[in-house]
Amino acid sequence: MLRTHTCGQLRKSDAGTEVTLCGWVESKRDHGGAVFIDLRDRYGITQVVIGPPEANATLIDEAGRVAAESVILIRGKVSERLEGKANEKLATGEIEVRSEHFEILNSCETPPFTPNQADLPGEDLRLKYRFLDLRRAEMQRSMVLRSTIVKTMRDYFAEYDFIDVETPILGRSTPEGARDYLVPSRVHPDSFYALPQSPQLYKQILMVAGFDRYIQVAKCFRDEDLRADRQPEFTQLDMEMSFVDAEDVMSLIDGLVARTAKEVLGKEVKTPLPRMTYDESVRRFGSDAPDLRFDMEIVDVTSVAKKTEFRVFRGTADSGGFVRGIPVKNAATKYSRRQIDELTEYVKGDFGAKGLAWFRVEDDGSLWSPISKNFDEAHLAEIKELMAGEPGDLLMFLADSWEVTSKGLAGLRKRLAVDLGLIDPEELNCSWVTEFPMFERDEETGRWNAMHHPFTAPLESDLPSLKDNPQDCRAQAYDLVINGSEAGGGTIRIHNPSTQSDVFELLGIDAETAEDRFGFLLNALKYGAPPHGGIALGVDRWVMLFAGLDNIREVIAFPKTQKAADLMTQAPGSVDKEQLAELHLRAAKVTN
RNA sequence: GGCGCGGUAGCUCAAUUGGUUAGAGUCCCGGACUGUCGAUCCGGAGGUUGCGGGUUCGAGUCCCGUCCGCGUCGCCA
Repeated sequence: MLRTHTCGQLRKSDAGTEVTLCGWVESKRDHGGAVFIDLRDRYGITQVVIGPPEANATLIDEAGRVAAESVILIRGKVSERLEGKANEKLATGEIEVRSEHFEILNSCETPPFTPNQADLPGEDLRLKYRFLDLRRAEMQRSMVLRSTIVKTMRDYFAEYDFIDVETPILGRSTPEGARDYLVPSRVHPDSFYALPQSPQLYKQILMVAGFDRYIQVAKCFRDEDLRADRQPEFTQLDMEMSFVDAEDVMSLIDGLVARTAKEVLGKEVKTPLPRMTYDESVRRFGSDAPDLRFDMEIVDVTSVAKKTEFRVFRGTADSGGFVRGIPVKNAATKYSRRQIDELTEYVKGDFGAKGLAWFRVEDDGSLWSPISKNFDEAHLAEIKELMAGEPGDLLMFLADSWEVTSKGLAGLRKRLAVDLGLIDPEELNCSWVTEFPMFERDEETGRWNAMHHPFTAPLESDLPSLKDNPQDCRAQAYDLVINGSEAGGGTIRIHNPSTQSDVFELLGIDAETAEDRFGFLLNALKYGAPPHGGIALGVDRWVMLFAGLDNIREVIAFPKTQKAADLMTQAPGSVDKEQLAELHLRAAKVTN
């Protein structure tokens, strides 16, 4: 070992000890006759003094010329700082190392930015020089937190006899669901592997194989557009168990959530976590991942809208649509007409709403709005009653389909909560959304799609509706929601081949296609498949949420940009013609 | 694919309605300095305003196209 201690380790009690430290030059204060260097490693910062009597003039001169972010080694004696010179900002601030030996292990070119600079550089620069960016204290914290969370997960599942099994990265493409990343095969012309979107099918087969408790920290890949909380490759804590029902899986994860909150945040999370059905969630919050850190619940006023003379409301209600709204407490004076116009543009642009209706609850309790002349007093009173409106409130409404009102109000609700500061950044709100629909209809083709995946088991009680009323058929599915973000999702799987066939049939996957794509799973189900189910937890999301961050790239060492590029390695990149030829490929477009 | 925001010195930003030589802080380079911890002081260097085209007497500023980054909707079984 080149060093005897780390830069975060030394305290007053170490005074007098001879030490050797290694690290990066965080900053340097050159006084000519003496030089102060803040030496940094991932454990902390220690002040090094290069000055007389320990150091001679040559050494002081050399230290004065060392470039920022150079890697150096120093040897010297730990000494208590002079009276009144302690630095309270540093854990090591009561001591310094008076260096008698100073050595540059590797000098650093002038970096485009330094890890500790006051203004954070643009993200593209941070990504290009990720090795510098990762030196920043925030990034180091994120990475350590990530490691701690993964360790907590592994330890937790190990306690419950789960075993870790690795499943292939090179698998089969399944055209359902997200787009696959494909890998061409050299030895099989015109054939492709696909990178896994999840280890779903493998883990089910592991259940058939008798490994009744499986986990894996699994890299997954989806070739879809990115978001602040979505990367094309991401990590899941994938888990599967045999002989369980949905409640068993949820309560096991309840324990993990509580354990993790306790371990990494020192917070108590009460279990069992609250459960809410999908229907209830969409009705009250417009979303299947409701943010329960604040109220502003959606209220359905369609019944009143039907009676009014206001054409937009009445017309929508009469034609099977919905008029739903959210009460925004004490916001009447906080939003100008212009700001409301902006919100209107938001719901129109992002959710396809036709407009945004709003009322102000006046001091006398009456409702006022540019459209209020279209309403009878009695109807206004009814609306206010339903919305529990009080003076100073702003009531906002969308009149549209169930989907548009849900998504629009959910978006509005979240945006307003952020605007109005209704969210406590310290809160960690965890809950379950259950009983998702089995199927949703594809707007374009009119066909049924699996909402989760086609191996999801229906609720026993809904089995009769599977064939004739698929829209009413609910799944044994559960999503873990943390602070309004989907942090995991799982289901109980179908373990009997005939139910599986029924589901495929409904999805328009004929027996031949099913055999071609999933034959191996269907085959396995015939050979003694136990009842089983599991969940996949989004590790990146967990770290992001536990760290209180709102961007997933901040918890991934080497993330990709919105166009799925790696600015550091320049991936994806072009390849030689020869490489393509070996893979039996030809580029469709020649790049200039 | 749609909508929106952004790109000016190595970095973070500024530049009035289109108007003189595009500024500041920081970093960097040179010098001074033994108690700093955002060290201080003196001096200096540093620019094809992302790229291409257009309008104009004149473009960082206006228009068109394009590239890159970010947010969001679609998409993400």
